[in-house]
Amino acid sequence: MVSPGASAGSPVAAFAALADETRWTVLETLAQDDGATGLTASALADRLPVTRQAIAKHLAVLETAGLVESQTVGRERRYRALGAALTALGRRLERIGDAWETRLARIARIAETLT
Amino acid sequence: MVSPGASAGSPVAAFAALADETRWTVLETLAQDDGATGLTASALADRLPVTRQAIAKHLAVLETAGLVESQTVGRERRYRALGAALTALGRRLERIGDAWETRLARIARIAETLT
DNA sequence: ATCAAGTGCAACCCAGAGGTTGCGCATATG
DNA sequence: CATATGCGCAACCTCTGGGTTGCACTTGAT
Repeated sequence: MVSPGASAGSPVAAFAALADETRWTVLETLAQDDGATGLTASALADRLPVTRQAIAKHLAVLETAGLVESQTVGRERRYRALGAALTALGRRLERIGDAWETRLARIARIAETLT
Repeated sequence: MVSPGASAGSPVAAFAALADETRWTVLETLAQDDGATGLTASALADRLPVTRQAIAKHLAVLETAGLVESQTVGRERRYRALGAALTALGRRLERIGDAWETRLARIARIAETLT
């Protein structure tokens, strides 16, 4: 069950995936989809001002990063946003930041006792 | 006090800043610095396999994203990693992911009652 | 059987990012 | 004063990323 993606390994790929405005628009459009069955690349291309092929590339990046899931239904491929992956990545960032802070605080405390 | 950066506005810039391996190395090197006074670009360039100018560019990106702080001391400029910014960004991601999940769960619940 | 819709793959274009070298300027230090 | 250290700016190179167009393939609809 330890699927590779945003929740494992180096998260740099996930950050790269999140570092593009269009990709965020895609993600948010997917997240706000009422169908719960997902949207196809063509459907997304209808709502966004970019080509279907561009959307397809973005979806590929997002899927590689583990931020999106796809399911093939007949001739079409439906994509769904994975909020859990985002949450996991966020928690990870949080922990790293906390670690840095506590380390800094510890050093500051030591420096104070030396004074 | 509402300084722009990772904790305000669009976080895309912060993700772009975190989407590079070298930049992570810089951040981690800064975070593991024992001085608590920060490191200069030259000091970082000594420990990393890239030029000082490259480091300087990375530091500029990180500072713009609000992930790093700089302090000029005489002729040198010391940089410190801001763990709090990382933590804030992480929390933000977490909340977005949670929102997507709850929305999806709600839709699933509605679909179930319709069955 | 024909036609439309949806996809995938490939080539191509162009702007921007990461990196380098080279220079000039400011600031400690002998 | 002379010298070494640290920095900033600018030019340049190369490669990747976002985007497009074009075409061929599958699958559902008529």
